[in-house]
Amino acid sequence: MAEETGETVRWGVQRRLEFIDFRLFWDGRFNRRDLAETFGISAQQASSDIAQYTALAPGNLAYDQTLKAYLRAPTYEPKLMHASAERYLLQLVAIENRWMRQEDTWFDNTPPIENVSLLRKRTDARILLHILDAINQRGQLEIQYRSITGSPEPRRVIAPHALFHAVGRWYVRAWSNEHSDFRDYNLFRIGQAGDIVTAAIDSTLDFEWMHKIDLILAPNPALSANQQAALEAEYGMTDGRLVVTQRLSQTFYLMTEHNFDVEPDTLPPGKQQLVLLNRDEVVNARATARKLSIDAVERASR
Amino acid sequence: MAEETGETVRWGVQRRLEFIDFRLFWDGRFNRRDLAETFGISAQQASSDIAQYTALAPGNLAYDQTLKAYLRAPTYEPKLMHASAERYLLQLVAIENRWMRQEDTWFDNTPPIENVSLLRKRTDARILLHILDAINQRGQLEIQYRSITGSPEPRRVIAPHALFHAVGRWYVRAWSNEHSDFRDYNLFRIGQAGDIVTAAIDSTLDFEWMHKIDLILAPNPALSANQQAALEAEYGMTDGRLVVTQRLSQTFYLMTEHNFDVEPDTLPPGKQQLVLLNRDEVVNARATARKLSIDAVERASR
DNA sequence: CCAGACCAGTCAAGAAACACGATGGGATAT
DNA sequence: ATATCCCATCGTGTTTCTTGACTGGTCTGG
Repeated sequence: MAEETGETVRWGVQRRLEFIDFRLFWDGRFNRRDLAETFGISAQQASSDIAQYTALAPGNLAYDQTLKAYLRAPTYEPKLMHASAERYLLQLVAIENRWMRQEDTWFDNTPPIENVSLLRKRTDARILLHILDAINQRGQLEIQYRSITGSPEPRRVIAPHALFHAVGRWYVRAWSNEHSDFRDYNLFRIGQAGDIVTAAIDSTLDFEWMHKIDLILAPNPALSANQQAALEAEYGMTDGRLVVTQRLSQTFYLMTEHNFDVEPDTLPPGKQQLVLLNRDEVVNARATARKLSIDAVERASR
Repeated sequence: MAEETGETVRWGVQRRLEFIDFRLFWDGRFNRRDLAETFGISAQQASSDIAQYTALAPGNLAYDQTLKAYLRAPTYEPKLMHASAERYLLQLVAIENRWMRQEDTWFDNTPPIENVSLLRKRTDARILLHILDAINQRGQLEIQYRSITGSPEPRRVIAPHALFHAVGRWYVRAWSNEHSDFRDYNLFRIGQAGDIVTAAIDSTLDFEWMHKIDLILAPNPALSANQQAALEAEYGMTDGRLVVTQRLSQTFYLMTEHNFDVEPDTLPPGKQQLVLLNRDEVVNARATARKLSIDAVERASR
């Protein structure tokens, strides 16, 4: 698959040509040595790869004999890579947080970056793995959970069916045997995960998850006209409105994150830059879906 | 370099063996066909790779003739990959947000995941590139900036020296010619970036960036004892205290994110789970560093 | 100023990796 | 029973690399 470029370039060669493009794009320079060392090939082979890249994109690079490196030419155009700023930044965060090693990436010198966060704990990959297996097999498993409410019994049986990311944290959407409804479990609070057995629950009955609703958002009218205009531009609003479609259960996190759940005028408007115009509708829909879901499961299990 | 494993395995072969390990770990299954297609090799070669992997880690996989796939064996142990839950999740987010294409990863069927956020705008990679070049060359450049204060003049000249991620957004730390001090610029609000010229500013004079301070955090005493204990566990506190060292300029974002900048008792304690014990010290240190920095630049430029 | 280190490029020969063609076995579907 | 789809394995040729040998340019230190 994939290699539509060129006729029949081997996978490894294609990667090396992409490496050249990557380095030219982001670093603006690379060495024959860089190529040879990151891929474990001989200098001669690296030379031939560089020649091949030059044939592909003649105006992209120039050798600087003083710096002893190939430099990005002014006429450079990305040829083989799909440059995404977000992907680049994401990899930098991953390196900074020790989630990846620099050798696993193509970075040479990473720019000075910082990640501002209080949470630096690592999740055990095996726990995530157990959750993923359970999702794939539609099974249930016992977990040890450090609940925020400090419930005395840390062991629960859940049947997970999805993962999601909200406000910087990862959650598992799952059926809870103990509570007889669908709940969110913070992935980082799961201490242990047991074996997977088949579950009886049908995840399509999780109406709070399955159903979506439109959140209608606007800049906080207490802000100055200039600030409101800036927010409209930042969120890409049309006519001063932003409509975001979200799963019902996830509206909770957006409301928390953006302080939609705080009464107006209790916070300075700078901390409540957006307002949720249909807040009552959203809250009611969520509550209704929750109730309907519980009833539906009840009926299904009879 | 990397290839310390084995004696002299070629880079491409090593990747393919890692692919097998990756799929076994996360998906629990893979095909000869998967291997052949993602790497553009023949079925025969894929067979030989599988044989090589099996020789390396005999207890890791078993062929299921009914499913026509290799399955993760119960005795599986990761051999070639460095499993990181965070890295895996990060890649899923990147795919979901269209920052990466699924073909660029080794995922087969991605599990059902969601990313809850209002901001879905893409940054232009070329703008980030200009900023990075300026950082590397210690240069300055003109940008077009959509300020939140709605300043009428959208063009500014900045000399950036670092990037950072805070509260879900990316910022550039830079010297501002117009304001004659160091400021943070939201990367997503930069509309255009001009050519880079050498800058006169010395970024080590950015004291708010260079100096760090300890934030002393504790669970909000208004919460129940159970809840406080859960927070202590989640943030890994010792003796009910969490000490986080941060750059002065970045304390602002942590204070915003965790509502340390809101007076106690205005918010329900659930929205202010942590309190900053040395808040006055932090705020004062930030203001002092800012003033000292401006003075130092003043002296240096005379 | 010139030797030595380091960067690069090239040519030729041999080894390794890989593709292609062919053959065979087991499981499932028609 | 035949077809199909997995997988494995054995030759044989081809492509891709490596190894070795030689050449040229730029910078550094004695």
